Amino acid sequence: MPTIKDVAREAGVSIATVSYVLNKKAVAVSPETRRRVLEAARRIGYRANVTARNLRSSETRLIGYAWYEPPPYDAPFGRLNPILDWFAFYLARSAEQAGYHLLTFTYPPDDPTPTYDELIRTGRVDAFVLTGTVDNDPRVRFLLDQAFPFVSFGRSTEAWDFPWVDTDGRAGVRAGVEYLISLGHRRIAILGWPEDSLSGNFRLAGYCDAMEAAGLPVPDGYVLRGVHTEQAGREAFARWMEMPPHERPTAIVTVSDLMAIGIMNEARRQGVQVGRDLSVIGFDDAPMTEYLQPALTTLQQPIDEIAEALITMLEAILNKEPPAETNVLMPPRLIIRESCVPPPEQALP
Amino acid sequence: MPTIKDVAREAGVSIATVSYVLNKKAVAVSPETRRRVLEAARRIGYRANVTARNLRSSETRLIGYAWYEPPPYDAPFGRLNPILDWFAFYLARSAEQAGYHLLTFTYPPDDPTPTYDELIRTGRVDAFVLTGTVDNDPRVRFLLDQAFPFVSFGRSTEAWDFPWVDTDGRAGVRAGVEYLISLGHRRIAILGWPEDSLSGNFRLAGYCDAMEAAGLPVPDGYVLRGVHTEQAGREAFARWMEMPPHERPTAIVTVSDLMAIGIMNEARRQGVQVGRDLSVIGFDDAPMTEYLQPALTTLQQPIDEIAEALITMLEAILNKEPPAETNVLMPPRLIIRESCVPPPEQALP
DNA sequence: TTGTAAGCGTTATCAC
DNA sequence: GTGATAACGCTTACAA
Repeated sequence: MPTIKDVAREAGVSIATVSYVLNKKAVAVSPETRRRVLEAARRIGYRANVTARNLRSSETRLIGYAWYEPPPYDAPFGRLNPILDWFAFYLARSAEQAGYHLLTFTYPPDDPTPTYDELIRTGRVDAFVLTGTVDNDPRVRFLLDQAFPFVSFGRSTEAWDFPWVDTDGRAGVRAGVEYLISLGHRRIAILGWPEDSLSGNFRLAGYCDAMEAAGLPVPDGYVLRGVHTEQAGREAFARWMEMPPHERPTAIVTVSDLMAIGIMNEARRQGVQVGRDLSVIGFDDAPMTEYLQPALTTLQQPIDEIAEALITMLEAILNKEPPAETNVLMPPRLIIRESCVPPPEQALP
Repeated sequence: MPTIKDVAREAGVSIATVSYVLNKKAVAVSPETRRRVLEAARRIGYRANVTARNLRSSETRLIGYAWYEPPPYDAPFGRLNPILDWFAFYLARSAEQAGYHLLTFTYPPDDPTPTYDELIRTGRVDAFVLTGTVDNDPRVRFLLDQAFPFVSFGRSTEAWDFPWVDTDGRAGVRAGVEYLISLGHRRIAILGWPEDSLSGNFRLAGYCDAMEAAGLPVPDGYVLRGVHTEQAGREAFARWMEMPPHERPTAIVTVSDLMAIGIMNEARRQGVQVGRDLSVIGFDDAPMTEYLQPALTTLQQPIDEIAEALITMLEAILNKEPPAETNVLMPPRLIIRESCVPPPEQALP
């Protein structure tokens, strides 16, 4: 590859002049010299070497982005987070527009900090983007501790002050429940995640908001929790079917498409027809959910906008500008398909 | 961050000595000096700066990996390639073991080469991993042309000599068809991709292999082609239903889960019960397919092994060692679930 | 066995 | 307006 020396030689100037012209800094260069340099650079196809530039400016223009560790094919978020691949795509694209690239890496899920530490100490990246943060997240704690630049898709311990963007699960589920209410439902149940799930609790809160605002009762047994599996959906539905018919929910909200699928499967097994006898709302708009029978109504996370907001935030941080906002919530989009209908005249069979 | 100078000062030696002990090269260093250096390095938490090291050795230890460009939510492989996110994960993990990281980037789908060119000329990466290669792929052509190191997940123009690893779709589909034959089927149809699809043609060939080997007829209309959409599956099934009952296929093989889902959906709409009246095999083992009703029997691509093989190959290339094998085919795994059963006594209703 | 110094390709400071 | 040159942090040839 040609270097700046080659351009200088071609143009008959010094390397300093070449650098001046190419970096269009405030240094005055005569039009004729500028032309000669540009022409020479173009002719030999010169592009500044990124490594050298980075060494000089002590930056890397690389943002570290971690993958979840080995797909535990049946574990929460292992194989079944339908969001993160596209999120990474949008992140990469937004980063490029800001002049950065994504460096992807993996880490042992039980002990992430050494991997982050190594990347920091070897000067591999300028910043990190975190996903899948949990309450009391060790990565957040570590990076805060090291005062190393990062932004996070997702919240963590509320008392910690750090930059994040998150889906407003509370507003999303609230909108979903309101949609069901507008359809005429009054007996609406929800299947959430276990109590230690941050986003699960936000989504659950959205359910409570909507029910309360509409003055609707939330009987015992309407709020169920389960892990992020299809089976948890089946089990929850079975529980609801054990209630007397006139007390059973006519609509069910979930915190994930996977659990919604479990509900739909168990409903079919028990002869309950979703999209006629029962309404179901998912969360995520996973691929394929549109081809379910019935097609699943769900809440789509605005991952494109989230990625963009995160990069904007990170750019400000890296440029040491005061970021406009440091915590932003983005409402999901309600994707209306076929799984929600007005409640049947009578209770579930 | 501490530099090599800091370690040298702490240990009371020169920076060269520090470098010698830390890189455990053949240079002889006295045990005492070695101890002092190691101790100093440990104490101040020194890790060699990657950028400086890279500049010196004119490498980047970065492998470029491109994401598909903007998810055209309804386009072939846009939102619905269930493979690539996990492939990227495995690739990242294998690369790390070889001392590399993945640099992810995006490119405009209609014109990829400028992006690759830029990454090469700026010295951003040492090599590329390609995915989704097609016949006469412009990226393969360009990289071959530039003699820049790369490996590919997927084949391209047969006459081109370049390193690739691919799923053996032909062997996979053949195994799928043989499985159906072992179940007792004789009237087996296939829904493939359009004729310009390389992998589609390989998979189709596997169908022909199996049918021929078993001496089974392939009547007109048994081989259908369509684009990679759910709708193409529906349409194909509708076409087969137009055949006289005793000529209709009792089993259908597809080249993708998405198309298999289309078939299952249209079958249900027409009152044909997959997993009883009709058998269906997908391809990919996409997330969620295990929760379909019936759970889909499908061919899973061994993306973990493919990623590993690609990195091994690339390592050899980058080390200028002769790679063991430069073209390798990996058979998919047949994941047997509920969508395939022995043929019904009589033809489809 | 250890130290000095060149050099990787830039950018930026300082002369001229 | 332009050109030497130092410096970024490292590895390594060569000298001591």
